[in-house]
Amino acid sequence: MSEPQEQLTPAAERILEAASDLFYWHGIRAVGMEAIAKAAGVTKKTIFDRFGSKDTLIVEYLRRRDRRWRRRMLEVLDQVSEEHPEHKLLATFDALSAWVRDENPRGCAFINAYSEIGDREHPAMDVITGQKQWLIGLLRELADAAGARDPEALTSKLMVLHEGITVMNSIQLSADPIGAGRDAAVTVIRAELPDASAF
Amino acid sequence: MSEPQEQLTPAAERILEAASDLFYWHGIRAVGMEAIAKAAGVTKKTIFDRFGSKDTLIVEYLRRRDRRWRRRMLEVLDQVSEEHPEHKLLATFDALSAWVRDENPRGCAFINAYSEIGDREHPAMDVITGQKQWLIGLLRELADAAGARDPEALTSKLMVLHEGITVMNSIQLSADPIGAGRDAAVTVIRAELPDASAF
DNA sequence: CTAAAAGTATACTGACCGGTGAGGTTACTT
DNA sequence: AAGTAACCTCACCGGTCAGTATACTTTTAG
Repeated sequence: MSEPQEQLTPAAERILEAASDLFYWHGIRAVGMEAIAKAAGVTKKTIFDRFGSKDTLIVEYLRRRDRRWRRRMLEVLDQVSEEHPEHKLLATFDALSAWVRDENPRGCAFINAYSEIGDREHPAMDVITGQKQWLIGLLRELADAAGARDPEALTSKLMVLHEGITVMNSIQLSADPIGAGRDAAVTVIRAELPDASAF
Repeated sequence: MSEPQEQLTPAAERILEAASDLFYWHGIRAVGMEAIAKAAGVTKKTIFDRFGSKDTLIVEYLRRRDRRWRRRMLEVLDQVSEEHPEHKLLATFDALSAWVRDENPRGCAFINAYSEIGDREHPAMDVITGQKQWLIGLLRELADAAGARDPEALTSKLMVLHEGITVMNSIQLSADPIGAGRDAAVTVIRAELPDASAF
């Protein structure tokens, strides 16, 4: 039913890798196909033979990034005991810290793409909202499991913190947005749990 | 010394107004000069006669928006007594709520521009960082005045919330990011003040 | 009243954009 | 031996972009 792991040809792999790098660092519209071809050591023809259009290449870029982000997040959460969902809730911020530090210094690729793509009918829109919805769903489940007083409100608050951390980290104007955001998350989670003993 | 209120010609006024609208809603790179001319009921020549280049027009767009944002923020803060800096701290979120609701539904214009402009030498960069620095400075002063235990940390936390609210509001995937963010701010501010009686 | 400033209309330049067409080479299957 | 997928070269297309040129008209302020 679903595409399992679309094996890419060597050239296609290089193309997607180069495009991802350029798109993320310079913006989607700022990067031309010629530049991608050059960076990938490939001709423009090959790009269009493999991906068909710039729009599909954009979609693949976001899809792959989303996959990597989810994997990283789940890896971190797996190291936290199932018996402490409130610790998992906080651990999402540890995953975010690592992600933002290593691979996300220029802000959220999905939010950036969202603001760059004017057209709400663009095929990338589903990937973008999908990425956010996934995290919302994840936080919501953990908030429920942790027995939060108002799981939906807690989810919204933590989402605000997640996105705020990503943005503030990217502009590098605040001392330690990652640490500050995580500290705020601790305070917020603790305030939302009836059992004050957490952490 | 400084340009006080650069009186614009009627056409220039319409140009800047039209450009601001288009830039904000469709993105800077997505909007061409021809489209701006059409929307302003003006010829392209007039645009270049008045503004010289697209880059300067972008800078003016951001400058004007920054001015309006600061004015709105200060108006709200002025209605809060000087004797309660912690209430002013919270009031920045009321100002943000109104701003985000009426004039900022597509995310922060400055962050959007930041992600769209690849070139870190672009003249708009100063306006962008200036806008953020201003809010950081404002929050920092209020945090000091409120006697926060760690004013710098509190500033960072509140900045994270400000930016997170703006982003989450723009993607419209979370129930009430404005309310949730404000609630989180209350919790965070209270936790940072030695005097627990606040609010 | 008059001259400068501000505006109109239209046509243009040169660079770049996403995307295509025609054809050739290599390497692995069948 | 034939077929095929995955590349390559390179010239080319229509379209759009920021910005300019020329020439004429309107607004405005001393």
